[in-house]
Amino acid sequence: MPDCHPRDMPLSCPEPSQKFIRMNREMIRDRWREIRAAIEQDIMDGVLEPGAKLPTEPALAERYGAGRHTIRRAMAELAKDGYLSVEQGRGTFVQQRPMLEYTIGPRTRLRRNMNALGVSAAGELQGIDRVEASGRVAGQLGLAPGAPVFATRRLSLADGVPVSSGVIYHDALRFPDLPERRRAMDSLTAVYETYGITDYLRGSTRMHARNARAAEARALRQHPDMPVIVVVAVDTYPDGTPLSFSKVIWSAARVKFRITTEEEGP
Amino acid sequence: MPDCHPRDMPLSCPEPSQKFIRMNREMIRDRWREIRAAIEQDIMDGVLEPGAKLPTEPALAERYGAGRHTIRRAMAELAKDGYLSVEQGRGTFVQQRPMLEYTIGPRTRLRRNMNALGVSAAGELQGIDRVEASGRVAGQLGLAPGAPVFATRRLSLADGVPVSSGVIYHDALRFPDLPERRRAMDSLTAVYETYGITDYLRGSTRMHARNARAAEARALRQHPDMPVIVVVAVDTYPDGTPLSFSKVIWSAARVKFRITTEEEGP
DNA sequence: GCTAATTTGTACGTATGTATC
DNA sequence: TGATACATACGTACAAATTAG
Repeated sequence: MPDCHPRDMPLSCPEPSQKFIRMNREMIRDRWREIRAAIEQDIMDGVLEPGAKLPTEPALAERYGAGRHTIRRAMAELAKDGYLSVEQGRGTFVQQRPMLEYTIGPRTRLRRNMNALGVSAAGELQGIDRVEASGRVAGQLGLAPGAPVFATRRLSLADGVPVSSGVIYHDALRFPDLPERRRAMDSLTAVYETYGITDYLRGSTRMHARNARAAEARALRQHPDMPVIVVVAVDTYPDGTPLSFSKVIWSAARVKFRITTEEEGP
Repeated sequence: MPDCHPRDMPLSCPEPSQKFIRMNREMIRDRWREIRAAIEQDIMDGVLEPGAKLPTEPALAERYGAGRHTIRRAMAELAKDGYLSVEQGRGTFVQQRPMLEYTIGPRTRLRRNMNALGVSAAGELQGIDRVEASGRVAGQLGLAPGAPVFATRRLSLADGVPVSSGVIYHDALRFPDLPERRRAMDSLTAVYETYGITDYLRGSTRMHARNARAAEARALRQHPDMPVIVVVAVDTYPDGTPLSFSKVIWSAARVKFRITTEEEGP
């Protein structure tokens, strides 16, 4: 029988199932689900606060009267659904999940979106490379394959938490000194203005969801089993000519999308 | 050393790592990744065809010179990403993944979408309940909380494969005999026409991704660790009055979305 | 900068439960 | 009903990352 003294709070301690008590070496079915549910409940009830460190796996195993593997299974499920963040060598922590609602419409602007939600829109420029356009990129930008384009990689943060990571392509001949101007200012819309572009529209948007690749999960600081939303978009000049082509990986744990056909306020 | 005779094809058989050969009881790091990659490659190369049954776990364990748990880990990852479908008591099978591109625009029509993609749009009506509108539903439909609404549950199939499962709510007073008419015809647009509604628009669309709940995974016949896309939408009359409120769970393995602001052809 | 302790990650074995055929 | 095959569970050992000293 596991310890369950008040000193062991704040973790609740459901008894091992009746079967387990009856016969110590008997098979228990779905024990990991029970443990998962117990911990999830503690998080939901606020008994375990965001950022709190959970006991170590061996400690939890003893407390719940289960093997370490069973604990790990429960933890993995919780991490997969975004409740926990498991970090090798450090421990397991309760995750906070602020959900942003990002608006995609005729005039989609990252900064305006973030500000409207009351969060600070920081970004981390990870590099601008001058490369030859692949067939796909060239086609979307209306260029010849192999034409020079700038590929800008950027991590976007809301209140310091990573929400998306992506690449955006621009015609290198149209925007000759894009790298310098982009590094000087944090907003893409502001960069466009220096080129005399006062307005631009969202041309096409394609999106799908999948499980995160290992590198994406790392960049977004989320669990590898948490999904991401892939958004591939083309922005255009008001006349419909392609302006940029982008592929952005969004953390499914932190962003919801709202799609509008109408124009919203400034 | 594991068997790797031609008779054992079509599965490729990478050698156990050097370390493993050198010292049989030595720890091997990331063996499951190697095995996962090997099987994925076989699938990608077409060596393992869609629908094919893989050898049993013990057989694979022996073949790859690994423990059964290690095989299971590799299989779980492959299933999570949609390559395999694991069925208790039957075996493990190679999954086929036809990706539909579903268009969301001012006039979103499921049937038109499917037909445009060249797939047969079947559906399975799972029930129509007359219930009291919750606050959320009532608000979106412009009704008073507790007003009677019809909740229509439907599973949508493309070429016989489940792609979405959802509920759509209608004002029960506006559509008094909806259940009968809905059961008589497969297309919602056709039902609307019997009520004299010749046109309707997509009002708002909200979407996010998350891991599938167990029941959703079962309904969509996909792996529990494969994500789903949740689409919450309001359709309206041309004048903007709410017509329906729906929440649809889409299989992320089988559907991509394309968002347009323009009108497409009939 | 290095070492030791802590904590999670991977791997093996083995036994039993449960669904399918 | 029995055989097959996946699901869950326990135990154990060692690797790798982090942190504390």
